Amino acid sequence: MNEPRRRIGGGRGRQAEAERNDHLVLEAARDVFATQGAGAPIAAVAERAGVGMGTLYRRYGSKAALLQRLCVLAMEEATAAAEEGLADDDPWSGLSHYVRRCVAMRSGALAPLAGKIDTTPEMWELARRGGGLIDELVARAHRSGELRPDATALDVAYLVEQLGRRSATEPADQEDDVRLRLLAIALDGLRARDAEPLPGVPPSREDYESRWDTAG
Amino acid sequence: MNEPRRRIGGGRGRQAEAERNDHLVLEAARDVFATQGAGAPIAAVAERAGVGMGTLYRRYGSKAALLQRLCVLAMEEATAAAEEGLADDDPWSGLSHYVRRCVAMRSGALAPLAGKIDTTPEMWELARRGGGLIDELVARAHRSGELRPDATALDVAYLVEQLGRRSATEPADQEDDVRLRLLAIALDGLRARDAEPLPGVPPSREDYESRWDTAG
DNA sequence: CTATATCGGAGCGTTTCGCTCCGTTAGCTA
DNA sequence: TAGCTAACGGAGCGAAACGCTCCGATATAG
Repeated sequence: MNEPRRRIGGGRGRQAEAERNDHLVLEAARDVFATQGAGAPIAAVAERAGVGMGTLYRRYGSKAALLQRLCVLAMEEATAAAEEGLADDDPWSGLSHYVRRCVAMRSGALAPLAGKIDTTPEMWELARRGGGLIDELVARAHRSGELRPDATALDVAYLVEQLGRRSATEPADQEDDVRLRLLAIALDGLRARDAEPLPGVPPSREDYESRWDTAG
Repeated sequence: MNEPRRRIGGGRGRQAEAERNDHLVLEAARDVFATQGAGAPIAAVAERAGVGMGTLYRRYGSKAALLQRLCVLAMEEATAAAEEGLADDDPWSGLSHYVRRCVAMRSGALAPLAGKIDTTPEMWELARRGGGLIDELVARAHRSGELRPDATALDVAYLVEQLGRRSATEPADQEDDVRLRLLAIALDGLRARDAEPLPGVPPSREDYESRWDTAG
């Protein structure tokens, strides 16, 4: 038997449609779960993707599997953004590139998934690698004197997460416009200058990760 | 089944307990709905308040009524915070006081309620009054030259809302500590200095309020 | 003690949700 | 063109969650 030809991109065959649907489902899932939380119904994902339930379930055997896949993908994108940032020779623009990309891709919006899905070893490993990259991004910016010295890598991580959050009630476009302004304000606040030191104690990595322990 | 009743506070008698329960319910409701969203079950509120369903429903005939009451209360508190800020002679510390108080009381965390409850005339009126106070707070800070000129009152409102958001998965205390640091960063970013102007166009009041139109 | 106001929470009817199952559609082969 | 088969859409099923009611228990007043 001849091997079926794989057509990607704008292909016309049934197989190409399957691949396109795969993408559509993941995109829709990110939109839906990012705005409505992990409790959003699967049917909402299918509807937004413009596919039937059967199509969705053929790829992801369960809601949990979809959420996990979504999580891994988001972490991979965030890692890629960090690598892009490190590839920039200018420490500050590298760091701000990373932050901007993360907020834009809503990587923080998936934080509410914590505790609702099992954290796979693959995810821990990705988190470890990503964490190292952020550490380096932040350390570079500290050394160059552009990032305020009392801001830690975890402060940056929390900032990304907080600004990535969004509600289910707003039209996406106008929301994003405002978020860009808030982000610019926050990034400006991260720059080194003689300001009052940050209050409280720096967050600890333990606390940051503890949310992902399977506890319910 | 029923445990012997505890006496808290200084009140005696059944009536005093009723009043205390009233308070407990509202406090619990704010915690629960702020972290879990409007979809959180009423039973969760009752449990957190340490109160039975009957007790809760005697005061608020329905979930919607509880949400509305909660909303009005939050708006009143925010208005009070704005008045406190205006009472401060220093424009900048007045503005930052307002922002800090709003974030601390999670007034922004109730934004996801938009569209899920009917907006009463009382609420529109409160919003109008509160909006005027913020405008004045921001205008004062602009005049004194301490607030960056390209930041509008609505930017401040969105900032409060965004930083007030929180997830259901974190222990409250450590979360609040981090939030205080992010808030300090953002407030620092709001100060006037020669920085790149904020991107995009300033948000419009229409968009800001449109979320509360009854459409779902 | 009796009367009464308040309390807690089990349970009812309904809605929502995750998932399965099957009839339909559309590309491939001959 | 006809037949085969992989992929599709969505109605519907069983289970779970939720809003709300109802009632027995409890604490105070007289």
